[in-house]
Amino acid sequence: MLVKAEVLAPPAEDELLLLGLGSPAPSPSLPSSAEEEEEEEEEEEEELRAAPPARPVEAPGGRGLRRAEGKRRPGRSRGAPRAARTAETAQRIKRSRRLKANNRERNRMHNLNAALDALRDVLPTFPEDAKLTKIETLRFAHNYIWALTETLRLAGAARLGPDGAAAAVPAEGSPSPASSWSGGAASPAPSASPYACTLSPASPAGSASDPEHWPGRFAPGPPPLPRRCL
DNA sequence: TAGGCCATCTGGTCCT
DNA sequence: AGGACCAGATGGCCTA
Repeated sequence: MLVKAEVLAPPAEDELLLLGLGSPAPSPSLPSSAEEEEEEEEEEEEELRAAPPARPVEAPGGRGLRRAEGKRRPGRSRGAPRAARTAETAQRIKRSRRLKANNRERNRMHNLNAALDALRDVLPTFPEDAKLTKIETLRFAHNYIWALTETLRLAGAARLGPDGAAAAVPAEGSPSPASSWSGGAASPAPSASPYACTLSPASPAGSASDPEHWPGRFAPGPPPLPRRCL
């Protein structure tokens, strides 16, 4: 299958994502940024700290106009019943926690996407600006690691062979991630062996001799990895 | 217009 | 109790 030239996003999108500004389609009904939601949350917290305002009392014919605006309520007895107010407070607290959890979840997904972008950066793509989808990135990375592992293994075997022939090298133009393994902020696998996490180097998706697996970017799903391996 | 991809919200579960 | 993680639902955007 051919490489899908996905040019949805200009290269700058990665930067935006890393800055947490990359959400192209925020829900219209929701705050457009985390900050706004933060504000909303602040508001909620503020409201929580203060006494929950009584529901606007509708004047009989008054279209929601509040009577005695600006005047303090005389006493508690005039407000909503205690049960109602506590229920309302509980609702507000619940809502506030939900908003916080939403924020955390959003950040978590942004971090995940940033990691995915870092992974994309070390994977060779053709053409250069083609952006792999998430699933493609993971599958490609899986196969890519496997292929590099095979390359190293074959190179080692060749060195030990009778003729000492030259070892296979990664395809030209491939920004070999191996070069960055020695260090760097985004080094994908500092010291961990590709064999780690029970990932068999034999083949990520079947027989090692199967040409589908390398550089088969769209190879059908590799065998499921153990959870928390990726 | 259908389908793919994505971001976000949400409630549940597990962990610290 | 609060945070992390997860999976399902939903809606927007884009492309064939």
